[in-house]
Amino acid sequence: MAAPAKKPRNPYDTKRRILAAAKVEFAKKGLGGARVDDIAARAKANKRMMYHYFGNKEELFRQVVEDAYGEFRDREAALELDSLEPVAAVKTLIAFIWKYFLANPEFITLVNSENLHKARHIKKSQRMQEMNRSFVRRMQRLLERGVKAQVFRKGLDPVQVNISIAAVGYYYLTNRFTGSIVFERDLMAEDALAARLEFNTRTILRMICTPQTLERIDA
Amino acid sequence: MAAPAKKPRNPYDTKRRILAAAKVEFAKKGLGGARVDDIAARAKANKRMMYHYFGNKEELFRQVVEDAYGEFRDREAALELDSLEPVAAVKTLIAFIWKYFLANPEFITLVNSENLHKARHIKKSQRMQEMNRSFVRRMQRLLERGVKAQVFRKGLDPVQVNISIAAVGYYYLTNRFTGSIVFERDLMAEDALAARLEFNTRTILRMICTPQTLERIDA
Amino acid sequence: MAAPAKKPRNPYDTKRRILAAAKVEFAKKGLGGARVDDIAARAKANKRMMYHYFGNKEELFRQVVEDAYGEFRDREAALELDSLEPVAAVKTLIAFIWKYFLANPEFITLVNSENLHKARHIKKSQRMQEMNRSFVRRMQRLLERGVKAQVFRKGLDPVQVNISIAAVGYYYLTNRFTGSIVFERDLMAEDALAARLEFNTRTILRMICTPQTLERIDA
Amino acid sequence: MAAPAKKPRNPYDTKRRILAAAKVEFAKKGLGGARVDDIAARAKANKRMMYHYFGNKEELFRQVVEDAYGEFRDREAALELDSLEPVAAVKTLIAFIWKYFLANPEFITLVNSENLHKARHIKKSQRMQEMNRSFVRRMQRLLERGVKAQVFRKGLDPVQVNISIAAVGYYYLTNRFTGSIVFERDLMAEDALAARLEFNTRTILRMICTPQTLERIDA
DNA sequence: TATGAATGAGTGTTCATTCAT
DNA sequence: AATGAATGAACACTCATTCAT
Repeated sequence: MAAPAKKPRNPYDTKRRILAAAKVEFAKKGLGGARVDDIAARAKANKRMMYHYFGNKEELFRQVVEDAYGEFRDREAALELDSLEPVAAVKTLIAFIWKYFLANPEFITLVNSENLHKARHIKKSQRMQEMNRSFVRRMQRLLERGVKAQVFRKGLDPVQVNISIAAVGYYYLTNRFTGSIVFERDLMAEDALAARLEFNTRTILRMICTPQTLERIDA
Repeated sequence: MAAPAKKPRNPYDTKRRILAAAKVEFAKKGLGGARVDDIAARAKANKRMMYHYFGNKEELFRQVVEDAYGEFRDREAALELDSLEPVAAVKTLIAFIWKYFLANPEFITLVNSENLHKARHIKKSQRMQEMNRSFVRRMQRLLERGVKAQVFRKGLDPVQVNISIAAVGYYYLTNRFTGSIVFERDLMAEDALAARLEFNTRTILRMICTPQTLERIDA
Repeated sequence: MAAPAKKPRNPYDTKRRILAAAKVEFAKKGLGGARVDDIAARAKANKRMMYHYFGNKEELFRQVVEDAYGEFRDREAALELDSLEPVAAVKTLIAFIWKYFLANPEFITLVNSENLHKARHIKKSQRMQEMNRSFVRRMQRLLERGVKAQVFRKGLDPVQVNISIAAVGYYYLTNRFTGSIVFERDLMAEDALAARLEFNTRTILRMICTPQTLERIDA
Repeated sequence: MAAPAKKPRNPYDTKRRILAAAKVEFAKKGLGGARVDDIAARAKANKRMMYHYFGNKEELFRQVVEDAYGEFRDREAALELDSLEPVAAVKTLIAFIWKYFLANPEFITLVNSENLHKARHIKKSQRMQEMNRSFVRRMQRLLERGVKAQVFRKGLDPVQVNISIAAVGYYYLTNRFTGSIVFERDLMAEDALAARLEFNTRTILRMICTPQTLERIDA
């Protein structure tokens, strides 16, 4: 009997595959609903490997959530908003977040799951802290630049603005299933999505721009 | 043999207790995470009674979700927004939703859970349909009244407005745990909550009111 | 299709069967080596029932150990040593313990297991305390009677005597497997067992009786 | 690529470390309870090395048990009882065994474990046979010398004497945990240990010495 | 000699659900 | 209406052992 083709050993890849599979499963079923067996199967890895690399299910979940935040923040940092003029920068950010949520629905579900568990997995993560600090500072700088350029209102709290930008997109998407029933409308249709981005952009700009700026840009 | 002293039988009350217990457990742990045993224990009822009244866990979940929506819509209807002038009505609605979410955090978690399951439990519910239709129509009437009174902009989609009003509160609250970590700030502190309601009210009013109205009401 | 014959429900019996099966398995394999599945199979019960009645494996083990001690103490109490004259009482006790160990080898293995675990299962058991106190008191009364009758030496510590009576039998039997190899002799052969009881009886009597008594009874 | 700094290779030491670690783990948890991983970790060796040197867990256990017996017998041989007068020799032996058990509690636990498994690991060991034969012969010579010197009784079975000497110490120590509970006394307190050795010495001497000898040595 | 990766068969435990009374 | 007993399928996790380098 011929020896069966063996998978080449590649520890780094195995770990990566498990993480990717876990992301999908946790996103689909939540922490409690996801099955370790299913994660292993999807990763084409032995279940035992999960324990080898991550210790247990919750640690794997923590890693997945942390990585999800990490990627989101990295992509956002790559926008280099500092090099755009303030209004354009805000528009870019709104569109980026919206599109990121759309393209990565797991991110939303993972965040929901982590909140169901009162954020206990990431609570003590230093990596989270570092990532988020630079992210908050970016928004702060942006608002300050806008005020200096007399396009943004004074006294805006960058945290509130940040939350609102995410909120108007996040809520729409995370609740797309109940929303489609409540409003008897396919919220995920292409034109519906475009209309929502348009609406959200206006909502945020009207909140943060001075009346003069709004007039000029016709928002 | 003498019969042992039994608890008084009260079928309606047992059912109600099971529903209340299920709401708490589903909200805390999600559909998959909640335990039938825990629900029965919390309801001080026998597990078998759950099956008697609801058939199975998922049906119980459906009932809980439907009831949660029902109560929300009922309370909202009770606001009688039609009898308020448009700007006041919107402010009232924003505050009501915010306070309802705050006072009934289970509602948010239940909706999240139902969306994790792609709304399959309420998909075919007629009761849901009826509740929501009148709710959407209310917003429509409100916007029309505002336009006619020249305080609201023309052409606003009531669905988008509705979603945004919920979004800016819902997102803040559902993500309060990760949010408190990301922003290194206690998002649930009393002044933080007041500031958020203030911010949300401004955000929505600036979106829907005409510039003149905004000037007048100093928003 | 005819309905299969169902086992009659008998909760008390189920519990008893599980306990009996657990005793056998724990005795054969120890706490760590025994398998919950095997216990359930031997009890012809569902594995779930073990958890229903005992909570977990360790609690089941505790119960088994406690019951084993309980039965041993009960049987010993039934000897009614108080109604025998001292020397006869001691002989009876030595023979009883020896025969009990021989007939109930699980008892020895269970005690060994519990000691491997530093007696943590029975440490807080009140039942254990009660059982053992009356047992120690019995030996005390016996020695006192012997001293008064001038057949036993003065100043003997009942605890030491007790331990030694058990020791000379217990060690021989618990180490019968290695012993048979070490001494290249079948320690469990019928005449070997008789010889050992004889030897043990002499050992204890020579320890506790006065020289005069020993002369009289030719020990 | 430069080879990373490696630990110095020392095959003999690795093997020794594994054996020492295994002794500790097997003694603490028994054969079934001990973990190959834990043994490797304690030995600061790779798990694979265990398989390299010992083949499998049971073989390692066998080696550990054999070594434990070997060391015990070696130390006992080193007492050179032949050069002491009989009564002193017996006293020396009793004290030695007691102190050895006290100083090497793993020995007791290992022997218990091996007996739980019906001595199957050492059954066919030639080394065991050789060790034990000379040990039994030593006791035989001792008793014979005592009889010739008219200090020991005639007709004593050296095997029974041997077993009893071990028994009165072994039982006390192996059951020290349950014993401390049963007798509500700290059996391991320093004075308790001294009292037990004293009691055991008397027990054995009274068994094997002639009445005249006993009178002379006041036992 | 030495090591980390990989695995299949278990291991105690839990679950939603049904049965018998 | 109400309850405790009973179950099979799954669950997260562990184990001794082997593979590839």
